[in-house]
Amino acid sequence: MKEKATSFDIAHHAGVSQSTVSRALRNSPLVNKETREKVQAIARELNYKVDKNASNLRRQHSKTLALLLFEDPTSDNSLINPFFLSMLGSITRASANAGYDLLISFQNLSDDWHAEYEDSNKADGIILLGYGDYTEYCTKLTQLEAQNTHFVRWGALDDEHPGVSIGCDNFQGGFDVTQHLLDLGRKQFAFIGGADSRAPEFFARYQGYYKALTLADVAQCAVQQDAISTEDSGYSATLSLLKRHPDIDAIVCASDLIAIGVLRALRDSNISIPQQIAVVGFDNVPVASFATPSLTTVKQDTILAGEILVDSLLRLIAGEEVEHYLMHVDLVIRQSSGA
Amino acid sequence: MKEKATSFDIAHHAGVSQSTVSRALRNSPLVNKETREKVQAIARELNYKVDKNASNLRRQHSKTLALLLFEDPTSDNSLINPFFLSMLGSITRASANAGYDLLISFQNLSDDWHAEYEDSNKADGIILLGYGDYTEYCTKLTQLEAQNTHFVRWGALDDEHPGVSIGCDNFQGGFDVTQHLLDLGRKQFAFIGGADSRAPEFFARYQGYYKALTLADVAQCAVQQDAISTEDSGYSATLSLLKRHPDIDAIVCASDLIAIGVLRALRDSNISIPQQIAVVGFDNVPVASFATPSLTTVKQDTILAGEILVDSLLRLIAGEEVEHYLMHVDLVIRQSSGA
DNA sequence: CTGAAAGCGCTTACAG
DNA sequence: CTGAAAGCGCTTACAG
Repeated sequence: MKEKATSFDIAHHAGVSQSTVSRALRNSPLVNKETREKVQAIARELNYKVDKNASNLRRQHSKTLALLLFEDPTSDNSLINPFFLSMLGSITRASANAGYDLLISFQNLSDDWHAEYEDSNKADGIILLGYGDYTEYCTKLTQLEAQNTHFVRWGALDDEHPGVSIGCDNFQGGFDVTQHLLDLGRKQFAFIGGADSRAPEFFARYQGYYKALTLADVAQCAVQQDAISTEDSGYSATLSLLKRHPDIDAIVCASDLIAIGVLRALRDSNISIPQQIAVVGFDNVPVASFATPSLTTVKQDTILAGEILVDSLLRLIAGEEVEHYLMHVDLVIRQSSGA
Repeated sequence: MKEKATSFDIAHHAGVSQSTVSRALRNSPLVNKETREKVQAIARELNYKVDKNASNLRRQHSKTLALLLFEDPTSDNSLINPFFLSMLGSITRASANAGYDLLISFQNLSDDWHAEYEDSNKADGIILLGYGDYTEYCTKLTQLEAQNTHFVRWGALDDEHPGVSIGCDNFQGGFDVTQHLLDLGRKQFAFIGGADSRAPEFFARYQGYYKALTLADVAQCAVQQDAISTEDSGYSATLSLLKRHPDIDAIVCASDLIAIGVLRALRDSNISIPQQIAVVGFDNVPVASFATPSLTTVKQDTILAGEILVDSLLRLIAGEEVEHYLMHVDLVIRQSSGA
């Protein structure tokens, strides 16, 4: 294995001091143009790259961001929530554009992640993505904040919780999609998905749903059925729901993954969609448009979300005050709502 | 901001030397059990984490792997090939299990990536994922090898090309899926996707396809239509194909993404699938089962693939000889082939 | 504009 | 089993 060149090697070849090499490579205005060019030429020739570890150690930062992904406890080993996956792309790109590397890691809520990254100087800040029991989550967030770790999270906005959050307008999305169904004449509503503070995003969607029903004066016969964000959970939730309430004509799902399971359960029960029961989801994941029937849902702008996440984190690292950010959502109308 | 504790702080608190702290934290058998436990307790209490930059600098490695993802030049900013995405999960997990961090980055084939990672000690090795013009790719691979960089790539196996490759049996997959169609009585075949050395994986699939047709003695009327791996490209390729060959009854696609476009084009042309034309894909991406009709395709085990990629890279880093690896594929029969 | 020197926080021979 | 010391490869005051 060829020895890696160091700045001393370059200095030697260029006939200057190592300090000058370092300056020249960083384009310091302090160094003479000719010297700088000579040094850079030699560096290129010797295939020299600044050693990140040394540079980071000296400068006390890592120019790296860590993306921590939490998974639903039930998802199998292979599956990542497609919604988060779509954010991954823009986060990666935004980090790169800002000159930061991106470390990615899947975590369990129970892991010791809250201390790992920034404390060991592996990353200058952390992006938190994922659902999970909010109560448990919250404790860790508090610790993170106590350690002065820089972090942003994707999730429900909540003034009480620690740190800064970027999230979409779950309430409005739940409201809009329910109103859409109401406008189409639906009356007997069911919401499938957790609707309590352990899952604040789902809860906000539920509250939007409930608000729309209340304004339309049909809230009294609305029902709710728990489910976590997987296809299987949506499937079995539907079966239970149908048993308890065979008369419903509209199902609002807390996520597309749930909705996909609902669609399958209804089909297996020989219930026509949307004629007998209309179904809507939330997230606009890629399969939503391929489902049969195609799924009416609420779209969150994942590209923008990734960019804002990175931008906010960078500003936090720079020491600025950063506010929560509420992202606008859009209704995507397809066949499953019967529009 | 609270000052971060260093090993000297721990040493001070524990009343031992800093060397001993370092040893104790790394569980060195050299240090007395009591001393070790005392040191570890204090470290925990002070929330001390070994500084990665210092440790890596000293040990001359980074304990991180870099995952470089190349994209099709035409894909828009948001979309990552879902096939690679599904490998991401297992690569991340496998790295973590081996105690390595994972850096991820999207690259253009034209970027200067071949020198960036290992040379700057950011990563101990590189995993290359993605399609792209093989000719251009190959040059970079040669440079990588010349620099003694540790890398593995996902792709076609080819003894001539530099480095070690892990790939699925594209030839067999192309053969199997074509044979499946042949068994169902199809006679007039078309292959949609690039079939030349710039895209060796597609080419191998094509060759498997062609071999099956040759054995069945129907190769003389088989056609091929270029397309890159996107839905849109599959769509327009189908339209051109139909114009040239209205008589075909089976389309073998080089990828699922292409197949999804083909399905849409046939539907828009009022051609029934699979009655008039049977369609098959390759990859078994998540939407394949949601397409209408659901797509018969070839499944590559992405979980295994990710594990083997990481394992091979780690062995390369450890200085072992590593062989290419050909992964087995499975036919997934759904509706689009008319079975 | 340039150089000599200190120091970032570790790990690990070396000596005891 | 433990400590004093060197050194990984940089960046950056400090002095000129």
